[in-house]
Amino acid sequence: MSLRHALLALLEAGPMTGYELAKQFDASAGYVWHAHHPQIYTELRRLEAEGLVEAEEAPRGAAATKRLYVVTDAGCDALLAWVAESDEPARERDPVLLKATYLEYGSFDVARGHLRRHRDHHRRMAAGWEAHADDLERRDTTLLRRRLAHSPRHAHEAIVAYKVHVYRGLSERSRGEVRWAEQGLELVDRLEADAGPVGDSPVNPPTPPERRSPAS
Amino acid sequence: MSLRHALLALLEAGPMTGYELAKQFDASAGYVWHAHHPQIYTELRRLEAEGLVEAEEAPRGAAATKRLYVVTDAGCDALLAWVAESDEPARERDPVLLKATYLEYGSFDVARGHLRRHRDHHRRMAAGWEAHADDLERRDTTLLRRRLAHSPRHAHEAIVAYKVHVYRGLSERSRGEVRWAEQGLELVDRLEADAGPVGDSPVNPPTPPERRSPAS
DNA sequence: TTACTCATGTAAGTAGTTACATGATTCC
DNA sequence: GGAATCATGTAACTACTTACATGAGTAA
Repeated sequence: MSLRHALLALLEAGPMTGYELAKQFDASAGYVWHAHHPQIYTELRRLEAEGLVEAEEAPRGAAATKRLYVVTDAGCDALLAWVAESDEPARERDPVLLKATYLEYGSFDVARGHLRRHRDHHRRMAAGWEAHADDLERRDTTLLRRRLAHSPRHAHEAIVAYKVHVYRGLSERSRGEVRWAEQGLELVDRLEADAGPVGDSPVNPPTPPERRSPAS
Repeated sequence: MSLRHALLALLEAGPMTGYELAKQFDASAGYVWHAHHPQIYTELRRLEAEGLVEAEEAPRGAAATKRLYVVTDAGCDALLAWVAESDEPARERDPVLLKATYLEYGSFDVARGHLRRHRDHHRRMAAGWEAHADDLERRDTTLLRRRLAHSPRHAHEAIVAYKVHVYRGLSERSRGEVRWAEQGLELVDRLEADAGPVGDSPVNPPTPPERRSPAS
């Protein structure tokens, strides 16, 4: 149930529409939680029903309206309780590593393709997280400025530092992924050199037990 | 839909019951995908209905029976297609980092608690992954031995190496998490030193917009 | 006989995804 | 006038979790 707390924490910075919240989640460099808009709108209605947020119907142009959501006292209590409470660690569930475990079912080129995409993706991510951490350190994001504007000065350092720590951590994580993928690419090269010319065929195609011959 | 492929890949090593598959997923050091047994039994029935696995009713003691699942040709084709296909990268969704972003809602001690638990967890995990990678490298796990026993010798090096690469990667990831948590703990110490004596009160408790005074 | 592991499920609920749908506003 | 963006939803589905339920086998 992290979504509700992600929403409450964003709204604690200031009133927002569901649409704006969704945009925050979509900005890949901007947020550590992702959700699609149908889930956001649904959850906002639920939070409203539970009294953790309130909606102000606001005008939008001439005829249209939008719903500006605002955290309530109860919402703030929920945030306080959430931060105080300790959660047990998540179990491993990573589609990339799962597939990487069985790369022998494909050819060396298939393996290289996966590893290169992983490497390139995390190079981009590392740069994005790093840039966002820099923005936070310069206190140069709308959300952070809104947050600091209503917080006591003595808390500013901590508010900024915790966020910078998270995004530097994400950037470091992504750099780790890049190193891992690069090591993988070297491994594939070594394996292919050992194997000799094998073309683009699977190294060890999966076989059902009936068809199996004892190891050759 | 990684679960079905995780199951197929495990079964490709040799026939197993749902119970044994669930145990593989539960062994924290043993597997990169986690699932609870009801999901596993359900998915196995589905795979059976789709013809990707077949079940052999096997005796268990005097009166009881168990269902041994076996991959079919179609199941192997599905594995082959899965490894060949490239998946777009997952969006960020990490409850630990989400909470770490808002540690200022709690006291310094609350922050320390979260970071210490994270550090300790990942120390244990790193050791576990590392030990498993060592076992794989020595070709000293039941599953791997079963796998090698029905694979052509020229593929053995790759089969082992890809798995070792994954578990070394996991271990390296966890060491990264330990470093991140340690840096976080140093950060909390610095912040608390700067703040002076504040006891165990929240650094910046969340407040609804109505009650806000312009920054003090 | 008691406790533990082996073994397999159902049922209800929550969380997240994908497709479909609509309409106003703003900028070129 | 057309395209992009703002804005909000419903409905159907898939994935995952939690609680409940049962019973045989095995070793102390």
